[in-house]
Amino acid sequence: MYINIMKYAIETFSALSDPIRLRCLSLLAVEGEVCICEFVYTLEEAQPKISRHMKSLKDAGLVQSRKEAQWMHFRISEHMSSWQEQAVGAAIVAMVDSEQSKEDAKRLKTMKNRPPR
Amino acid sequence: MYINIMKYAIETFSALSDPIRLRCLSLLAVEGEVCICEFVYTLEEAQPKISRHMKSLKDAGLVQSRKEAQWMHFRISEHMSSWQEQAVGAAIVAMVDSEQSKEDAKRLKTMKNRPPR
DNA sequence: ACGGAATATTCGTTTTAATGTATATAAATA
DNA sequence: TATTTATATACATTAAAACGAATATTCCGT
Repeated sequence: MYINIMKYAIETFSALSDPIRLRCLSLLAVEGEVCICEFVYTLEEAQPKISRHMKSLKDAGLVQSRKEAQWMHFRISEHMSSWQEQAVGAAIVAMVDSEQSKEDAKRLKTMKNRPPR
Repeated sequence: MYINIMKYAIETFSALSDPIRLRCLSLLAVEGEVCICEFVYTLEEAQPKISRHMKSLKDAGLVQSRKEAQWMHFRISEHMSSWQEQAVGAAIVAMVDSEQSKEDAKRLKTMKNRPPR
């Protein structure tokens, strides 16, 4: 964290440089907690694709995960450094104005058999 | 700007995902205004490389430039949207803690024949 | 133990970004 | 005008990221 902060910054901003990852983060900001199968349903993207993207968000420290039964639930990390919170906050604010994030939030609501919490 | 805000966000975060560009931004935050030849001297990188990186920062709207005589001077853009300022602010705060940005600021001070303002 | 659902990983391929080298342009100066 | 300095661009190559498809793993329910 304190060793080579620049590489860590690059990892953080790289994680924010992809449409799938921005949509997932934005959905997390609205929903609080979302699992892989809900992302797959909402974004209409292949499951391995979602899994990999969530992994890169997690590796960058932007989200945390919790396994419950067979589901992997994600939420925005509660342990980010202050500049990381600022970066993620910027991404979420940008996304709030986008049509895409409105559509995504709406579509998730139509999902049947959402996993229990 | 308002059409396809997500692509604009991606362009912004991509611009922040590179060591050369982070170092240049960080130097701009300290110095206010820096030209290509000063970046070349400070970072000890090839001139075409610096030029291209500054172009991508400019294309993303994160810096603005001003030509004076043969020199192209850059500064952090004064016309960013609020979330963009937040993102750039996060990058600069992250860089402040890095050894690299301290070294860079120090090295620029040793440059002879810096262009006039 | 077996089958099915949710998730993760591997592998080969494609796409995109970054790079070095060479060259072009532009402005100052001799 | 010729030369020098600063900067930009073009082109071919290399490196990195994202991808689809297949397969492995994990956990639940039967």
